[in-house]
Amino acid sequence: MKDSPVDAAPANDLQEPNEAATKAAVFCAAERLFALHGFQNVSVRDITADAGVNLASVNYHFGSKDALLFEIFRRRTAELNRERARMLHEATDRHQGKPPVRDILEALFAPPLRWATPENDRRISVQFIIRSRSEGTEEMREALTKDVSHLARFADALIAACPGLPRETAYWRLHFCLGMVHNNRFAEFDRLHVLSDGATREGDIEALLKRMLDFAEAGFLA
Amino acid sequence: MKDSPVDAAPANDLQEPNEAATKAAVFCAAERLFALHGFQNVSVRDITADAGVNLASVNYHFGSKDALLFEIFRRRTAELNRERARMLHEATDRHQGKPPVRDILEALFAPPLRWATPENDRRISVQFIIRSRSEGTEEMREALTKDVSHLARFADALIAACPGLPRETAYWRLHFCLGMVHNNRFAEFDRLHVLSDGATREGDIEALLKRMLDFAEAGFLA
DNA sequence: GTCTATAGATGGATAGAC
DNA sequence: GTCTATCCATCTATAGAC
Repeated sequence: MKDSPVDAAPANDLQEPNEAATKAAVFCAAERLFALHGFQNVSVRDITADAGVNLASVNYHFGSKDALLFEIFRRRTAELNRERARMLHEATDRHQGKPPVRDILEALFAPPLRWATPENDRRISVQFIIRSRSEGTEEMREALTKDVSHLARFADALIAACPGLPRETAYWRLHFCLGMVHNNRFAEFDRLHVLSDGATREGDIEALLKRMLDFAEAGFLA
Repeated sequence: MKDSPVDAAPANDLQEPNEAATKAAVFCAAERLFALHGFQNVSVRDITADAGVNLASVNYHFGSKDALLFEIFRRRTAELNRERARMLHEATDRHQGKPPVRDILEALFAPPLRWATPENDRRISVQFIIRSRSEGTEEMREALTKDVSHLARFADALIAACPGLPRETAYWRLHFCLGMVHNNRFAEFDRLHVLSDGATREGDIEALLKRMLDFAEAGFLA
């Protein structure tokens, strides 16, 4: 967009050797812009301009635009999965190896919701992850489809917590719960806000978590 | 858009006058390719090649790529909303103006699910609509956010069906139900299939509808 | 390591023949 | 109305100066 071809730079006598800072700036700018505007709608130029670094930085530090986005994706999903696994582990310990449905669902819901707290830096990461589910590259979608080991632990826990429930039904209900989580996008919140004429405030994350747990727990025990 | 009345009718001896067929072919090819591969990943060249028409057809018949996709979006969402409204109306008639939660939710869930029946032509339309929620143009998203009149009727019906429930809670639970619907994408079905080791078959739509209703009804009445 | 300049590829749109 | 050929904008990636 902006081009200042003529007088580029005065004598660049003191260079900024801060490689890590440049890489981090690119990483954060890319995550934010992609989360806000979509993967295909953000160019490498947009990212480097926003980060205040030169155009070649993306390729130098990450190899390519796709590789950059895949690295963001891998890091964020790994963090999310780790936090969910930790909470599930704690719930298992609290209940002698057999946590109830509500505690399992809390381990599934709470991490992405707590990240979404208004003042939280990771708020944007949640939107990035949700977006990559539908807009990601083939590589991302393949990783999502194949790496279900993390979800399998939740499925196993839910099946154990619902002895009378057919396995198949438990899987479907887990699928429904994930749908509830993935629908927490900015655009959907906005739409709900319009529909309810302002009665729904997504800023109160703990209240939203309780609402989701009430709904999903009842659905699971139906 | 259409104006060719004036300089009418040179001898149309050799030409293919099948305007409607060309336009329909473009429409269907675009809908299918976008539903399968995403909006930004499909070029006008892909669409016209798939439809077997020439490259200029899209601009001639629809004005632009964006206008074409917006027209698909408008037609399909209108059809879906009409079908949902009809079912809600029928449920209201059946129950003297006060349909129960399950019947309201069935009017919300059944149309997109029945479209998704394997042999149904509209199967692809559902995927298109779901995708346009997150990948659509600014114009589409604005239309989605602002046109909530169709959803308002569902919200009103649900509020009436749950006298003790705070309005705010009803709106949130409707939001959760919509999340369940929007999660019915091919990629998510595939993931669930892997997770459950083949135990979940999304082909049986009526069974899936019953599962969704069981879950959502219990959640709504919690 | 950082930056500029540019190569190389692609895609949306359109002019003009028929 | 249909089609080909082409224009022009934009993007990713990279070569090479410093």
